[in-house]
Amino acid sequence: MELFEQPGTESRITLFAELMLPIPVPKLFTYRVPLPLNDKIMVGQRAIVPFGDRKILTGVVVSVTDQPPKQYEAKYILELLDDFPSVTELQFKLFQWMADYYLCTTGEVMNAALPSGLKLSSESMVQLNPAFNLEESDFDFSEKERMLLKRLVGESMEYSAISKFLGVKTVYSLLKSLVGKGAIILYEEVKEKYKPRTERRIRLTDVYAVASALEGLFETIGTKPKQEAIVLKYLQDVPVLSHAEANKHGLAHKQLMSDDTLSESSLRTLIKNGVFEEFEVVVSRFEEEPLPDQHIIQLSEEQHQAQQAILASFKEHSATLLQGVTGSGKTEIYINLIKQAIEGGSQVLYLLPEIALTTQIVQRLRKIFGTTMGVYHSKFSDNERVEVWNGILNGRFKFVVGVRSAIFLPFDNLGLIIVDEEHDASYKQQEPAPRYHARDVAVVMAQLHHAKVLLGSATPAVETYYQALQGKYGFVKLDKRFGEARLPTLVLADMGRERKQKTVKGEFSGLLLKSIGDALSKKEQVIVFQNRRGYSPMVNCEDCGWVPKCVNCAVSLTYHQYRHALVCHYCGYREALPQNCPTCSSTRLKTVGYGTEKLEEELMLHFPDARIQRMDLDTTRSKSGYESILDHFERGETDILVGTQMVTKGLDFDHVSLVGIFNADRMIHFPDFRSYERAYQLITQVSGRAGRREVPGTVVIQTSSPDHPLLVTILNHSMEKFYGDQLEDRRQHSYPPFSRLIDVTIKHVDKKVCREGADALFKLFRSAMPGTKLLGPGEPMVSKIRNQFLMSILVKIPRGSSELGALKQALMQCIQQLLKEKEHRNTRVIVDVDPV
DNA sequence: AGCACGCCGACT
DNA sequence: GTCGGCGTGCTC
Repeated sequence: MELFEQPGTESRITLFAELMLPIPVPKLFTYRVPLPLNDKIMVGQRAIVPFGDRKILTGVVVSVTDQPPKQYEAKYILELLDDFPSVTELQFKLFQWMADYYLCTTGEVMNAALPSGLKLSSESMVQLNPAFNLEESDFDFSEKERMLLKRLVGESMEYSAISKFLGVKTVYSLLKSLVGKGAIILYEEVKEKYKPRTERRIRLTDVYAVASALEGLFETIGTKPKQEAIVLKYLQDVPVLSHAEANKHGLAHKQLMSDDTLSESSLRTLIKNGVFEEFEVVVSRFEEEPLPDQHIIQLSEEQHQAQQAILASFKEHSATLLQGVTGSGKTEIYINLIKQAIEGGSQVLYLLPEIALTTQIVQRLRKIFGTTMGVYHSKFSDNERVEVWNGILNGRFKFVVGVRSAIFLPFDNLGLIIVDEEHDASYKQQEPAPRYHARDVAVVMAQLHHAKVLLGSATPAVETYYQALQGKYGFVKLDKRFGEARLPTLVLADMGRERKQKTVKGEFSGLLLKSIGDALSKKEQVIVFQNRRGYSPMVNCEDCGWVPKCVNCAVSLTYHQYRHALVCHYCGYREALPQNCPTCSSTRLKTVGYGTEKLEEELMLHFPDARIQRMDLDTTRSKSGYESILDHFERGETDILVGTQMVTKGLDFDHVSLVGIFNADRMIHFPDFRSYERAYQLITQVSGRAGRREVPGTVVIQTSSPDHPLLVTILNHSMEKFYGDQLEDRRQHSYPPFSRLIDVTIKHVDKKVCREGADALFKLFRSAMPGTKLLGPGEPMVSKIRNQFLMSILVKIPRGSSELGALKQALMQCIQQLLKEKEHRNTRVIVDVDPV
């Protein structure tokens, strides 16, 4: 119904609002609107509502009607949190699309979309009943009850804190008994998470903000030098006399008192005497930057042509692929396009993979776009995220650089979305639902906004490449490196032959060692890439073959030397490395295989004078670890950088002349239909780090199969052949882009129940989804994680199937049916659409 | 997802 | 016998 039909007249009818709540239940919840809110409520506003017996949640208004629900009595909305909508109409459409496509609930999408600062919820709290006295009580109390009551004196506690304090898992029965005895009170505390930042400011009161009053003031405080100093400092910073209105803004307390010879108590006195007054203003968490510098970015001829081609392509395609070799200068083109879109009056979203969104790139963009640019990063605090969200709503930000989840920001007039490093797997959310792919969502978003999408990559995903080949996406290539830089030379180190010739030392081929030595002697930098962290992925008893395994997962433990511990990379379980083998008592426990840590150690032996740094999850976990390692490297304070995937992204370094790649074989032979693609992308991306300017770089790839067709293809830089081969392969085995995949994982603590559930589900699928190919059920590579056994079924839906929606519905119904059976009640089923 | 209620084993 | 474990069903 129309809410604004009768302006001015307060409607007396009772309204009901349908709310989207952040819970995985596939429906909306209807609440009653309190009469005073009738004229205030709008679709898209957030509302606080009671949920269940004692929870309070934040929901979003999806619709308002005057029809009461028939099945139940609606509860009242407690409060509306916004004066204007926080969620836009387009976002609701997107949420719905995502829920349908990724087979999850809109509540789950909403949960992922809203920064938690916008989702206040309640915490159940326990408090001592003030009318209660333990000594005078007629009831008996258990030891635990007494302990808790003592602890609660003068302090409220959360449920979770209590269960921790008492060391029991279920705390409810105990609390219920205490409530019954009148000893405690349970209540809900709503936590407002978002707090605007405020600043204390000082200004002269109106009485003293005029010249005559000030003259009089100086006469009276002439004997009080400390007060005089403060007034002088104020007048020095705020030109009250020449600009009367300047006093209105006052001076930040921090700035006024920045000189620590000034006395805080004298300021207090001045305030008490009515000379100064103190006030608070809301300030942004984002620092005001100097005005953007407007210099124009000079594009090379190739860049200019590519830009023109992109603009032409935008006229015909909503999505365009820009394939530009590493170092071809895609960023400059992006910047130009962003500028144009903003000048045209529309909003722009620039997505980057998590580890590529560095302070360096932000600073560079900041210089050009100033404070109209918002930054949305998972490392930012929640308050900062809320400010970006609101900044989009109120028009402060026209442009946002962000990671995956920035796709959820409340744009209302998006003109351009750039997805840089489009092939990057971090765009796909793995856990929890919605398991969405931000690149694909961006394409849908663009359609909703009638905006354009630019997908950029040196090594596009095979699926994207195919769309471009087919003409569904526009296709622009940029295949010359910027300036005169040439593509690096790739060389294979044949490990088999070197082993025979005994030139291999540890894990290093003679060729790589010599190349590193040469580079170091020329004062050039080296990157060594090994896609495996830790010291060594396995420990092995040389006498009996015993291997330490994780107690919760079906994996062997990785040895981390710096922590002196065996660590599980799946659940985080840790244990000490035993001195003796627990089965045969042998002391001959040996590490097998190489991680970054061990490579680093070995490099130190070979090149004792070189400055070596390691960059992997373990060295970058701390807040600034990543930035500082890159800084060191950029400033030339590191000679050799050893790292995992992380070294494939990030900055372009000018002095790297050599890249060493370990274990190319392991990447290639990984049992997955995407292994070639991944190996190709990884090798090409790391190689791109080598040789930027005049010096052409060298890449040494260590392999035991130097004749492998994939390596030959990479060596020849024959990118088109690579994609051609891949597409042919995928077509034959009907993998994406020739089919759509849905990965269904069945989880249960009992291995047998898990298997049976998978078998049962497979049978249901087979009869409910004709026309699909089913693979499995089978154990995934890691068949147990966190004490849950796993089985998986892969569903292949032919490309272009008109029944995609129907098949998905059928799939969900099969799962529902399985879970109805008693023995599978406790089974968890995870559905992953378009798994990567 | 939480969270309350209810039914079962191992301890005083 | 009770306490504390976890399985089950519901939330406007």
